[in-house]
Amino acid sequence: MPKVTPKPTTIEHVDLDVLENTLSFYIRTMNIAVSRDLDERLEGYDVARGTGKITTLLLVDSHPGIRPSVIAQIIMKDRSAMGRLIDQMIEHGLLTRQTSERERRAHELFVTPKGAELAATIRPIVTEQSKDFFSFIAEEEQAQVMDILRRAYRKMVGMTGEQH
Amino acid sequence: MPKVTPKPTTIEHVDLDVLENTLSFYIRTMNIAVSRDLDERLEGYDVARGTGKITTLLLVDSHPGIRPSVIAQIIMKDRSAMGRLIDQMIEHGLLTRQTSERERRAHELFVTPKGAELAATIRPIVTEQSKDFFSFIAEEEQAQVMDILRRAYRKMVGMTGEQH
DNA sequence: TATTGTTATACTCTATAACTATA
DNA sequence: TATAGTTATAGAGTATAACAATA
Repeated sequence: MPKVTPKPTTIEHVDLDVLENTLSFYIRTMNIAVSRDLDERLEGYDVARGTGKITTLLLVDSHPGIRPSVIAQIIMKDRSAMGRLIDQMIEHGLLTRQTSERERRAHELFVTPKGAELAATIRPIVTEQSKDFFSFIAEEEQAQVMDILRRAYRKMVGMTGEQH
Repeated sequence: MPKVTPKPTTIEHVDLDVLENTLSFYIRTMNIAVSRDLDERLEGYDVARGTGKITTLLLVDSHPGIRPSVIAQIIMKDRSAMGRLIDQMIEHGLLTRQTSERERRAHELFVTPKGAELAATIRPIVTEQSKDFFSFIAEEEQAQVMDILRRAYRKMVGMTGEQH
């Protein structure tokens, strides 16, 4: 039975019902806020808005020749969403795409000079944004949350073992 | 300088660049996965898809007469997005809306019998989904993450003090 | 003049299914 | 038959600005 508190007119008197103890609620809500903040910081750059463009650019930059399907797995999108993301980034002159010689079904992605420059530009912005946005959480707690979510994420996408 | 690993063809050889240590990346990526899973569990119910319908229904159910603007703050949407969410839920016969007598600018929201029934139906589904989805994280770690994110969330939306 | 809520618009993301080409 | 990627489409969310009514 939910506790009933009638007509709260300010947020301070509101109880979140079962969502109070629901991790997915906090993940989903924090996502809205952190994504909005990130978009503001990236205003004007070709990677603002939506999830995936930043990851795609940085991955192609540091893994020349990476395949769309590998990136899709990392950002949890399907191949069709991935394709449109890449089309858009190619139109913006950030990436190029070519058929793999060893696997003629597959594509290989590369950054253009413009893409490489943008990657270098946003790398510190993305890092700073996360630090700043979560700065009201103690640094060791940030690290704790990140450590746990990182392990969860790795299991989920099938990254086994350590990368470092 | 990013480490360069050319042409990975499987996810196991991929390094996440600076995103490896960026909390916002994990929040944004886990959000995609957890939202997709939640949508699947709520398939066929009027609160599936998007963020906000579940929270709105549960809050109106447990706080009869609550104002749209208060809910908007809780789910981090603006008033216009909130308005459309409410319109949609009224069309589906879940909520009713009336002008507040004390504050004729404001509205008060109430659940219909159908809305109350749906709230009772989804309350356990939402709770279960979060537990199940994160079940590959040890329970005490889930609690740790939730505790930290809950405090972060409360600060962010301006909920001061304890609710319990 | 500030606040609550509505309307309109343009943009983008999401999910799905059908499709081509290669293996 | 399975895999990598493309295309098309319908539904939905997002951001913004201009608006009306009330305080």
